[in-house]
Amino acid sequence: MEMKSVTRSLRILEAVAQHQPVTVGELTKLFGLPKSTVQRTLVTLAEAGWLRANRKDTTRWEIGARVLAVRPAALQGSSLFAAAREPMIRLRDAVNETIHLSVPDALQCMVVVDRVDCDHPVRTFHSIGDTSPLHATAVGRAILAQLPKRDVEELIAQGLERFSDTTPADPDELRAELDRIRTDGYAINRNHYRPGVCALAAPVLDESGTPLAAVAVSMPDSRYDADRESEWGDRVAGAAEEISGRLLGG
Amino acid sequence: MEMKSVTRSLRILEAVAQHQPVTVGELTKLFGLPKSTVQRTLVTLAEAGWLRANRKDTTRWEIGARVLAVRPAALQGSSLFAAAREPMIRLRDAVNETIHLSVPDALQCMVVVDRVDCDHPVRTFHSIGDTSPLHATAVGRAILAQLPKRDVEELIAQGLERFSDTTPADPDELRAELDRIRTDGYAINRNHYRPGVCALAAPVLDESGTPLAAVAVSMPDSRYDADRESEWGDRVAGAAEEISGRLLGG
DNA sequence: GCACAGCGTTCCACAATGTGGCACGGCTCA
DNA sequence: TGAGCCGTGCCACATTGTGGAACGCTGTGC
Repeated sequence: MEMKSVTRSLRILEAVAQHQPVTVGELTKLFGLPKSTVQRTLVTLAEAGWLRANRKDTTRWEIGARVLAVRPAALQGSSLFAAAREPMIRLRDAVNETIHLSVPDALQCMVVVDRVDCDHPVRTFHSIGDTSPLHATAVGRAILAQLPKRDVEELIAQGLERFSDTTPADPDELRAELDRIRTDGYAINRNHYRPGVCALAAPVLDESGTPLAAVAVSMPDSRYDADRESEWGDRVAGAAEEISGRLLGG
Repeated sequence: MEMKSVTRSLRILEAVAQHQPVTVGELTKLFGLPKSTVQRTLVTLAEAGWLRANRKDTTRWEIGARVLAVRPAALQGSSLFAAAREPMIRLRDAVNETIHLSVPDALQCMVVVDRVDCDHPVRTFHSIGDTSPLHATAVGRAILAQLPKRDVEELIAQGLERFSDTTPADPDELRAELDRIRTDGYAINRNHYRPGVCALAAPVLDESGTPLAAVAVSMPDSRYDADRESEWGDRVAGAAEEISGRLLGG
């Protein structure tokens, strides 16, 4: 819309976060922008404290600690990452599949904020910062199941896009599935969003029961084992509860 | 020293983080900028996903989840949190005071990245993201004591601001204190920065001896017991060493 | 040992971009 | 009902950011 330089600077900031420590040249290739433009942007971001030169290789840029002061209100003062890290690792060790942590962004989408990889040669991949729709993924529905009905109906009214044959795009189907999630404690995604990608997810709650985030075990459809669904679902729910507990008690 | 719009946008982003949820009017007063300029900036930041309208009061703005995807390299994918968490909790249990973990930001300041609270009704408080000067705090000096002399002299050359009567603002005093820290293994802060706040801190080192972070026990001056200083100092140093060890071993 | 290629950095004339004063419309409170 | 805010939209202007080109450094291969 406007403020091209600002939009571009934020894109560059995100790219640095993903590829840090990164050089000017790598970024120019990534964006196809003139070197001088990228360079100027990096220096500006660095002066503002959001970036800094790597101490060992000063031609490489990385994210500065300043960004830690900027966090969503729901998480301010809390340590979601710290609380989630160990339970996520233990969950990965138990199931040997990719684990990820996602937070809802204004009921618009889910954003992947952390990830623990497994060692399968074939595995699902989620980049930090990736977004996905609330109704079509396990993490999204894990959140939805904990929200007031009013919010869910608002989302339904906006229309439920269909991404695959199995996406729960019918309002009643979605409502029924949210009931099941509340009963069983975990959400399921079988190729609902991206073909070939399945997941089991459960919500992390704050002290008032508001869902802050969701943890998921994600795997290729080829490894999805219906017989272990409830066992793994319980494991995910257990990890999510542990994270919730750590956020409260410490 | 260019890209005024970018610099200003980041300032506004930080202000939103501090005051969220906040209105356009409040921000215009804060910065003394024209309404339309602030408004345009907010819309641009929101379109990029960094801000969003508050769900309950859509005239108020707050930080979006996107920012969580942007983290310093020292924390990204690394196990610093995971390695630090349990030793920090054990340290808290041993001394029943607030424990915090801080990382240095480009030799400019220390930033609090994690915290474990105690249950005293009166206790010190550190928000995640809070910054403090290197020379005036225990965590800062714990880091400084492990850095090459060159870096320390560079900092001294920049001038040592005095925050209280006891701030070690004299270069020789600081150098002597860094020597003591290397000998004893822990740094001490007695009202050097914020009046009434004392702390004992020790550095977390990587395999090359570079200081990555510092752990601190922080307490009100009223509970600072000089007789237990060396005992607690050793405990903090022990916790820091344990974290360093976990980072190496896995 | 020299020439070249690739890199980060600097410069500057140009015009695209962001600016901010102003005005509109909705809301709240007196 | 009217005054005082507040968020929003508009537009002519000139400040601001742009990006091509050139510089200097480093490492490599002939």
